Amino acid sequence: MSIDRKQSIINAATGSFTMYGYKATTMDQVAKLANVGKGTIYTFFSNKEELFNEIVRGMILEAKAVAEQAIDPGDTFFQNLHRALYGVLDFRKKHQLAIKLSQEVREIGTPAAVEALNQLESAITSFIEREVKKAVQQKELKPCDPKLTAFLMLKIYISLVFDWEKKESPLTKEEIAAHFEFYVMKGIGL
Amino acid sequence: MSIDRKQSIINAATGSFTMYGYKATTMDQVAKLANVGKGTIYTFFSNKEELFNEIVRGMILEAKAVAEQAIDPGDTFFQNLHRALYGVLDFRKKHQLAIKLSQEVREIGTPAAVEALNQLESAITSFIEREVKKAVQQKELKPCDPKLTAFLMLKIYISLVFDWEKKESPLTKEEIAAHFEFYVMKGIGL
DNA sequence: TTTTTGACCGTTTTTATAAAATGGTCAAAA
DNA sequence: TTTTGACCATTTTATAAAAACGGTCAAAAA
Repeated sequence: MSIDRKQSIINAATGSFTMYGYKATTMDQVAKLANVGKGTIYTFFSNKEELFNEIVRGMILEAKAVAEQAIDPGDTFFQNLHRALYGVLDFRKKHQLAIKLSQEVREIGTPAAVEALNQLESAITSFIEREVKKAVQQKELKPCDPKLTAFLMLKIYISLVFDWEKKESPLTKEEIAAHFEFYVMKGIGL
Repeated sequence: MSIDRKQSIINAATGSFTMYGYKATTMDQVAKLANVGKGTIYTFFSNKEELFNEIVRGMILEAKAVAEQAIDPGDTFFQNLHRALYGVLDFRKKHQLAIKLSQEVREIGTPAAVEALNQLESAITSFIEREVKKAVQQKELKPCDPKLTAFLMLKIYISLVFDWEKKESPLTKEEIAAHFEFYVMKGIGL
């Protein structure tokens, strides 16, 4: 029985965090939505933050799956990375919980929401880092610091996808790929 | 006489904006510091924001001068750009008004402070854009969209100087130059 | 006449405090 | 043994009064 109850709590909490964000979700509300007494929640999760983290962990797994699916071992590093990054940023752009959390970070800066998005970003960087290491081993990339490379690649990708369109007209998926390849892979120097 | 009064108001306001930020600086306070009646301020500046903009304009001119001084026509594009960017970001890191304004943006998001920092960033991007155009003409760089190139270069530079040290140990000036050259100029692809 | 001023005005921000809501607990009920 | 919701200490919100603010302008000073 307790598995059902736990899942029902997770479902209720997911809905509420997605709808109202971290701060505006109350434990009473989650209990009501899950049809359990409030005390029951605390038999599965030691506090609100841990319940939240469980759900964030799920979201990050989803994002990782999206990235993973983009990898075709027969394809080039660049093609794979572009598909993976585009997919995962698209996921983040459309995933309701991620949307709500970044709104909450912008508007009230809730620490738990900041931390959640940091973890998501960290997961993406780790994924890129792994791909970079593979590509270096397979001589597809020059030898480099994989951590710094992953960090910069994500920064550049986010700049192209999110930041550029704050002042100029958005780039298409193809333009993003072309620019990413031009600046990062080939380099602008002669 | 009125030039003296205007300058005295500007000096007082610069001190106050630097010390307390935009929001916490009051027109009464500026009047007291400048030894003028409050009404006098409004004979030179139509409101608080215009007074602030005048001072921000000064700061941006200083930053431009720093960038300009870094340019040696006999040197390479990359050497010039690195010196200019490092100099201007160092300026921003040490200039008391810029420090106070970015703190104010972080903590309360005052629109006038946001706008001021945007203008500073915009001035830097324009400077880079001009240098990129020159370098393309002189065949030092591949043909490219100068605006997008300048935008990305600044993003990458800021990432290396400010963002990387949020999670890892800061990079030295030489490391920053080396990485910037490696990733942007030469490219990571084989 | 021209320039400078600060008391004054409508509005916004801060302060003070009472009321409501929240995360978490635990004795009792199931 | 598991589940519960009344209960607790603390935090958040609602509200109203007081203070501070940017900006104006009739009068004083130059």
